[in-house]
Amino acid sequence: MASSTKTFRKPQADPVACCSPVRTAVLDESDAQRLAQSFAALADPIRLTLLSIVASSVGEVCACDLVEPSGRSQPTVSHHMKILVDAGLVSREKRGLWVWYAAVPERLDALRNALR
Amino acid sequence: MASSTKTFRKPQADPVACCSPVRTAVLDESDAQRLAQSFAALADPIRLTLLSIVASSVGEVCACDLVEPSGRSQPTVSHHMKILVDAGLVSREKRGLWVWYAAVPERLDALRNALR
DNA sequence: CGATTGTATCGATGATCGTCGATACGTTCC
DNA sequence: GGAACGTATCGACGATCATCGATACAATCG
Repeated sequence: MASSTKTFRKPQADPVACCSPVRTAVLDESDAQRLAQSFAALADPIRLTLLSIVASSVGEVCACDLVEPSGRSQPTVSHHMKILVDAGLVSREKRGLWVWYAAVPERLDALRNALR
Repeated sequence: MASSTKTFRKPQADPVACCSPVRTAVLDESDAQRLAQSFAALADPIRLTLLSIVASSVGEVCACDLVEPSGRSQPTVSHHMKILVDAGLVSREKRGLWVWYAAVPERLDALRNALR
């Protein structure tokens, strides 16, 4: 992959890195759209708290263990977790009666890379 | 659960890094608040476009050169730039009749660090 | 001084968001 | 089968947001 000398050229994103880094190229409309949607998932204190609970734990976290520390109702927590899952930041797996969440570190890395 | 308090400990943030990394500790309320506010500044495609224009340029960028490429009205651009400035992502300097913006790379680094 | 010009603020409007109670859905157990 | 339980969806509400036209502000120039 050759790097261009043109400052405003855009190296196309690979699957894991969602968009070209903000500092190296002017985003086109679709990239800006996708990136904004990802950051919007992080733009709420409750979601950041939920994400940090999941991401800082060793393995998975049960949905039932998120309601009390977040201080929100069960529907609200479910709503926010869906946003995190849709953003690809958290994975969801239902086993029996419970739902288990886990962080997706590659996705966080991708967002970090977009801030380069 | 709720046995090890060590995993949930929070290394206090230094001035440049606004908050403790998401993956290593559960955020407290004020940290989550501050972080969410910063990410909210990035949660809009127009702001991301404006930021990328400023950040990918060599020096400063005149406000007058942001209206046309963003496709928004002058008041709207001024509004979004204020949000970026308030978030610390962009610096603002008025010289004569014009306003000049520049990226604040340390602030972008701080946000990247928060996604660790 | 007044005219001009670049930027910020104001006010209004339509859209999106966070929140929760009620309730539907799906699974387990008896 | 039916009861119990964990989770997701629905509907509604108030709050916040993005947008733009009109206008105020500030600096330059003649």
